[in-house]
Amino acid sequence: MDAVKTRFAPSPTGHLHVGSARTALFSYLLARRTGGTFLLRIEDTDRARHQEEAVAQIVEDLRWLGLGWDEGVGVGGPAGPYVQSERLTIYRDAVQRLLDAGKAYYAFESAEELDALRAAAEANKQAFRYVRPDPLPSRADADRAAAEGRPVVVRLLCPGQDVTIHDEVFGDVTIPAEQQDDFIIQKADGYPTYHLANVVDDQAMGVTFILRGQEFLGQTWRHKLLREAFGYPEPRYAHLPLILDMQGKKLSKREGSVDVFSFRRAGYLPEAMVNFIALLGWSPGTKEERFTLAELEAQFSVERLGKANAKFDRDKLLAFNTDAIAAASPERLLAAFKDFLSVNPEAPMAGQSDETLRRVLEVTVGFRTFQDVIDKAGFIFLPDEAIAYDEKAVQKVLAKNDGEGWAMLQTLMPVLREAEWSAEALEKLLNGICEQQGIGMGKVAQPIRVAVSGTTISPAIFDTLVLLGREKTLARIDRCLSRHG
RNA sequence: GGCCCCAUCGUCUAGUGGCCUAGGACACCGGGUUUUCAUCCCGGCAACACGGGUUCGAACCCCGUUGGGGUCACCA
Repeated sequence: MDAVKTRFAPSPTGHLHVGSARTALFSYLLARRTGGTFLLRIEDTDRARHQEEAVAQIVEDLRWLGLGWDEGVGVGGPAGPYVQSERLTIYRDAVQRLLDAGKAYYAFESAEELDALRAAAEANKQAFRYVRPDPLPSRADADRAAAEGRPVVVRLLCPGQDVTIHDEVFGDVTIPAEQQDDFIIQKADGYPTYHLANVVDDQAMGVTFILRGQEFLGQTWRHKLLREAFGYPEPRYAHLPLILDMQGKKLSKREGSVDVFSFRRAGYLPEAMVNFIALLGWSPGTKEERFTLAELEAQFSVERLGKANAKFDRDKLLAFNTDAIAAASPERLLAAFKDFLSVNPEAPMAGQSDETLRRVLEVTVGFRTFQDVIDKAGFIFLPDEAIAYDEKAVQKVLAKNDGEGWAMLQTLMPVLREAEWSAEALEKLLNGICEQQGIGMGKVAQPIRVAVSGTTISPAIFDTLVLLGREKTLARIDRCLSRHG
């Protein structure tokens, strides 16, 4: 395929949603695959919804995923600015051109009047369509309405013909003329609507291939009509099937944890996220399932995009993450873990040295997310007083069989006090005790585990003790023993 | 409700008329490794929504039904 120019154009309403992340990913991949360019534009034409931090959050999320852009916000380019609220005069000029050409006109209905018409249409079981006034209001009419305090908007004068969209995923889709009406292109506050700004910018910025969610497919007729009115050429379109939650509903922010930042905070690797998301609506056509970003850049193609909506299966994401962690080098893992801690500053091991962190990662091998590392080894870094004893663990491991666990701890105290403090030496020592008493390792390791962690979950016991240190180990066993009395 | 779109295991999907007694992955179930929790290894269960056509032959083509989703804003 020839080099294409794609774009990702989110509106700043918070962190990057996984659906948006996939749109960004595919747009990025298509640009890379064709040797084209990928640009980032911010569509902030809604003054009410605008969130100040959102742009920075989206940029951060894209960077975390590893999706760099060649042009746009933060990096500049020939068609800037790349934030729509800074391009208002461009849109106003564009609207004026349409007005001058008689392809758009003013309208003054209030929101209440429109709502009433909509309600009436619905009561009548009919779809609401704006009825074009005849004759069309003049500029003087608009000025008068404005003077009376009425809202003045601009609507596009639609030709009233069926419009067919050529979509690379869904094929030709025709929207009947009866379904169209003269939609608003400039709001009463002077801001352009999404449709107007989007079309004007895609043209101004040279975008040749538009990838976006399927929810826009039924509205693309507006963009095509706008382009015809301006005399713009048509770009190529590829609408992506939607990502639904496991209940089959559209993934919404309200249900929580569906933005990439929440997965970052939960201890997922960006490479796993990218790999998993890439397979939602796209398939390489082979049995291969694990891909790096670079491999995706080499293999992605719009021909292999599917049409059916996909459900977002967290279990599968978890499996991808497990594999990505297993495949990561120690250095990569350390860097990712530190990134995780940077967004989880309250974590017990936040602030520990690289050496310690590396060690923690080693002894917790098998973890599926970085949160698992905290769940499994976080107690080591807690103050001794913060260790809470799980009643069931205490019962099962210490109290059962006439308190044989407690007895074991009593036996162990003096031994550990004199022990050489290394994993090898400790292992040898405890193995000796097992042989001597003719018992299994569980009988000695478990009581120690519960005493030091409060639970039956920890890294291998020798590693745990070494990381904890002799002093804390003895203090915790002592504390556990004294609680028993 | 009008319009648009979609339809293979519970989930993501492979499959473009014969290579399909439908393949892979996740989940699930069973077993194994293990000082805990995990990881890991082995095995198993499991789908072409339904009904009509077309064809020598249909998961693949056509029509209908059903089901699901999207969209009908001065939000994007």
